[in-house]
This record gives sequence, structure tokens and C-alpha cells, in this order.
Amino acid sequence: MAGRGTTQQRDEEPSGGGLPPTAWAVLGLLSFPGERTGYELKKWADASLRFFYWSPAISQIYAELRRLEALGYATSRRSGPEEPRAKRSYAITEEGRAALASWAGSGQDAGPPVLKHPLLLRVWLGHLTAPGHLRELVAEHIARTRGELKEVRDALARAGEAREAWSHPEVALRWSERRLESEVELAEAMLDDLERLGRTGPQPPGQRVADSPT
Amino acid sequence: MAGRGTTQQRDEEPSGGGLPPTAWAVLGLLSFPGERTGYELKKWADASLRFFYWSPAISQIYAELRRLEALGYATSRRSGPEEPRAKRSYAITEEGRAALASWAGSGQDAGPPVLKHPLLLRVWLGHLTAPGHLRELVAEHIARTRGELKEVRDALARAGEAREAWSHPEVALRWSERRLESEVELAEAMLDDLERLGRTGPQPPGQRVADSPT
DNA sequence: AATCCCATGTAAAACGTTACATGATTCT
DNA sequence: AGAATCATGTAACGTTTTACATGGGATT
Repeated sequence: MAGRGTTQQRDEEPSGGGLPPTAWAVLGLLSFPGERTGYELKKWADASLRFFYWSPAISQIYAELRRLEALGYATSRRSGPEEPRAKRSYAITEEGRAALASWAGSGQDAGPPVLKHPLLLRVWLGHLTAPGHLRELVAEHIARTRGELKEVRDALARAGEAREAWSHPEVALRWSERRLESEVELAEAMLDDLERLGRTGPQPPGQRVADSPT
Repeated sequence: MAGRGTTQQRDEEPSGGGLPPTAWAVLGLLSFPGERTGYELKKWADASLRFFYWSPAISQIYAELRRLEALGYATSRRSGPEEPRAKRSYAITEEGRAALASWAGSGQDAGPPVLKHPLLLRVWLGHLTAPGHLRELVAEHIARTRGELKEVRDALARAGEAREAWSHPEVALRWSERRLESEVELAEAMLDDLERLGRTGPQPPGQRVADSPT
């Protein structure tokens, strides 16, 4: 009969108005004092949002901005009045602020974090790889993470001059800093695990998984 | 008009064969001894892959399996020979194993991990929320994470009886265990930050956003 | 007998990225 | 003058989810 099982409950309203998280994230960027262009938003997302909630492609930011404006959650104005591709600055409206507040304040759970870690995918498949190569990948990952850590610390330093409205973003950045520190430690511990594994079960010739043909 | 523009450079081969990571993840599930159905794959992904690399929807798993079979990377057979929707079990082929090994061993970098953390998104927007609500969300997150931690530890216990081919998945699970422990600590530290923030900058009357009805 | 879990799939829609196109302004 | 960066947008494509459809087997 009807969908899953039989009952088919309406799946309790996506809540908050049904917009995807990305739309709320973009509206959130707009919720801080000042107006800004899509381009500026993208740079800001790269420098902060990205550490705890990924940075959408620039084309998607423009698309979300248009949608937010159509919904009345944002307004835009041009710098040079008439030109077709002139700079366009967006600002949040009172309606937008209310909608965002209701989204942030309502849905009690927010859902679990989603992590896509390509390195772990490779480690998980380690039985198909040369052990040395794996450890190399982990080392590269540690180096990259240290670089990101530096970026976050720079952002945090710049946030020192922050006022009122910026204290929560600062909490988020502090969380990101600790998160990256832990990411480094995690990778180092995994490196140890991989080395131990290389010593205990030295399967250079074995690879018995691979040699059963058909 | 052969499509996009004029220059049309070929974008240096997506490498490894051009399949999306999801396809490799599904093939990876198949790369461990034994054959299994899409349904079983989904359950397994929920129980382990999900902790470091998200679990695709069941419909996508079926789609990927068909694609892998079309590519010759997997074969399938039915249990009850003739029925149209009978159970179908998949197994990796030698070609599939070779392709997977080459994917895992080639692309040097693997790309940075992507984290989408809805809770942090809300904390970041904390200036729009009642402080108590925020702390409640964090507390719920801690509780859920502890639950996941228990799941991983169970999986790890079950993996105790593991042989050869399962040692790398075990490393990945151990990483996940530590990751979740750290997630709890991170959330607890953030809770402290939020409380400190409530004491230092007590903006109770501000909140102009929340009490406009409509 | 009804209900749940197993099991497989299709169709449509939403989401998101890449590539392309275009032009202004700023740096060298 | 040429290059880089600012700035906005469209088109096409691939991915991924949701909802729907269907039915067998086991449990209560």
C-alpha cells in the first residue's frame, strides 16, 4: 500500500520553514552587523564557517541569496545603480531575522554531525594498500591539519577586537581550534596503531585476500 | 555547439577512474571476505562506515551496486533463481579489487575531511537564541554522542574475534572511538565557554528578535 | 490476521559542484 | 598594457535523498 510500512506519517514538517541548512547558514552570515556581497560572504565562509560547517560553492551562495530575497528574508541594493553586473550588497530583513531565530531556537535536536573523512576511508581499506603509503597519507594529513590550525588561530586573533554580536562566533572558532588540535592527536595515535600493526602482523607475502582468483 | 564554452580544457582526469567516493566505499564494503546483499551492506555501513564516512541511503547503495556490476567490478547472483525481486548477493571481482587497490594507493592526497556540524551552526548563531536553549542543545548532543560511543565500543568488542583482513577496519573503529571521546570533551569545554559568556556579557533584555510574534 | 522486518527497486526532486561567460577594477 | 583579482551570474551535470511501490517471511 502506501509508503513505508502502512502508516505513512507526514514526517513531521521539515520544521523551521523547510529550507536546507545551507540557506540558514547563508542567512546566518547575513545576520551579523553590516551588509555584504556574495563574494565577501564566500570569503568569510572559507575563513570561518568552513571549520565546523563546510563552505558552499560561490554559485550556490548566489543562488541562496536570490532565494532568500524572494522569500523576503533579505534585501539587496546595487552600488552603481544601473549596470547589469554591478556589485550587489545584501542585508537581512526583520522577517529574515525572525525566521532565522525561530529556526535556531526551534528544532530541538539539530541532528547528528556528519563527517566525511577520506583518509579514514583509505585506512579502513588498508588491506589493499602498501603500509608505507598509508603512513605517508596520515603524515600529510597531519601537516595539512596543522596548517588549518594556524588559520583558525589567526582568525581567533583577529576576533580579539570583537564586540557583542561576535562572541558566539568566537565560541565556535574556539571549538574549531580544539577540534583541530584533537584531529592532530587522533592522527598521531592512528599512526602508532598502524606501525604496531605492521610489526605484529607483517603480511608482506601473505595478502591471502588477494590471491583467491575467482 | 558542443556544450560548454570554447576553451574546454579536459580537467585533468578525476583520477583513479572517476567514480565518486561513495562508489569506492561500497566496493570497499564488498572487498572484505564474503558476499552480501544491498540490505546487509546498508546495515554494515550504519554500524561502522558511518562513524568516519557517512552511510549512503539504501536506494543509493542499490544504484551503486548496479553501476559496479556494469563496470565489471562486482558480480551478483540470486538465491531463489527465478523470482523478480529475490535476494541478490554481490561479490567483488578481481578487476574490482584491482581498481579499488589502485584508487586507494594512487591519489596522494585524498582531500581534507568535511565536517557538517548542525550544533555548531546553532552555537555560531547564538546571538539569536536564548542562552539556556543553547546549553540544552549541547547537553543533548553530549548524550547522543555517548550513545554512539557505546555503539562503536560494541562494534570493537565484536571485532575482537577478527582475523587478518579485519585489522584495518579495527584501526578505523579505534580512531572513531577516540574521535567520539574527544567530541564529548569538546562539547563539555564549549558548555563552559557558553556559561562564562552568560556571566560576562549578560544580554537578557536585548533579545529583540524573539518576541515579535506574527 | 495484522504487523514488523526483510528485500528490491523506480521516479522525481532537491542539492551542490564544475565549467563557462563576462566585464570592472586594481596591481605591476 | 597585461595580469590578477573582484564580482556576478547561467547551464549542465552528477549526486543523493525522499517518497512510492511491491511483496515474502517471521512474529505476535
